[in-house]
Amino acid sequence: MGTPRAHRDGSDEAIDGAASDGVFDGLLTYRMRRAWLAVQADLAETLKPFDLRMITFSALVLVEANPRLSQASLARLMAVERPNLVMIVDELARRGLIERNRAPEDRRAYALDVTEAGRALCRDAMQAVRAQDARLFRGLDACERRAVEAAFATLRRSASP
Amino acid sequence: MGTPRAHRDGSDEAIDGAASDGVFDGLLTYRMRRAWLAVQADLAETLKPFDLRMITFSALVLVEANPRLSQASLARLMAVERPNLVMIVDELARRGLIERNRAPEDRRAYALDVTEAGRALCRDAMQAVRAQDARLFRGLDACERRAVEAAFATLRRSASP
DNA sequence: TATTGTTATACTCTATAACTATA
DNA sequence: TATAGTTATAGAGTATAACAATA
Repeated sequence: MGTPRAHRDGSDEAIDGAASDGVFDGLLTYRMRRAWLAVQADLAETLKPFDLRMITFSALVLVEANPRLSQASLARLMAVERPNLVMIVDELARRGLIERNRAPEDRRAYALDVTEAGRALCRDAMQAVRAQDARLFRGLDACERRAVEAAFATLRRSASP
Repeated sequence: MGTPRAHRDGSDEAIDGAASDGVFDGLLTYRMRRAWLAVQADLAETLKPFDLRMITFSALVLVEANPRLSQASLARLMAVERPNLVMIVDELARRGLIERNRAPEDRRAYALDVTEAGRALCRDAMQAVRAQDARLFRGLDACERRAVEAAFATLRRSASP
């Protein structure tokens, strides 16, 4: 629990995962990091049966929600660079989950659309993610949940100003 | 705000950062991700003046707190693989912040120790990180802070079981 | 046989420069 | 000239296999 100082010569039997936090005690940043790593791993596990990663899931959901979206728009929505989106869209298109249609009014751009298979997978995966989200945060009562939501919103705004 | 459905052909002037959350509304996982990305960027910025990354800062703090630590023990504490720690320790040693001393009782292992320069940098960087942490979470009152701490602890336990 | 530190390697994620074809 | 999609590339971060020295 406490800071594991002055243990003898490099052996670490007395230093387990919990004890290693000692030196970072009081830093909510580090507690948040640990919590996020666990949540992230859990989300990846939830998406694995659908053969989706976080980033392909996000892309699929956004294309489903925004018919005839261009890749550049999708990149802006996902806050990723356009080149990194190419392989993501490639993968979803190759699996028949979305289609790269040409935009008639701008022959440079694609108009991305979800297929029926994509819509079905999107629905099922989203349902699993929502269930997992509810499971993760079910330990919080209404007051705690409000506090956490407020904290997330505040952090997003107050960090990196 | 709401889900930006059925906008016309791929243009996204109406879809800014806030609107893009619409489809993920209700998912605390996604709100947490956004918040963590902001906090992470902020921490990196805080450490930049000290020429430290999150991972080198963590290593330095843990070596300072655990004299004569072996690299294998440090790797276990940081939950990174041993090979990935070599270059991290290389960097800290090259900068004269820690020393690779030989462990007399096990000639395979190093006994890592922080130097005076390392201790000073560790102190200054930790002070900056604590100040930044306080700034980030200053919006929370005592009750909210307790709720957030409890939530982080719960998430870390309940995720990936 | 197991462990420490190390090298080599690979895979993911992300970021930038530059090309093409359109606008 | 500016933008959309693409290619190539480079940098982090992280993971495994295998080796020499030592236990």
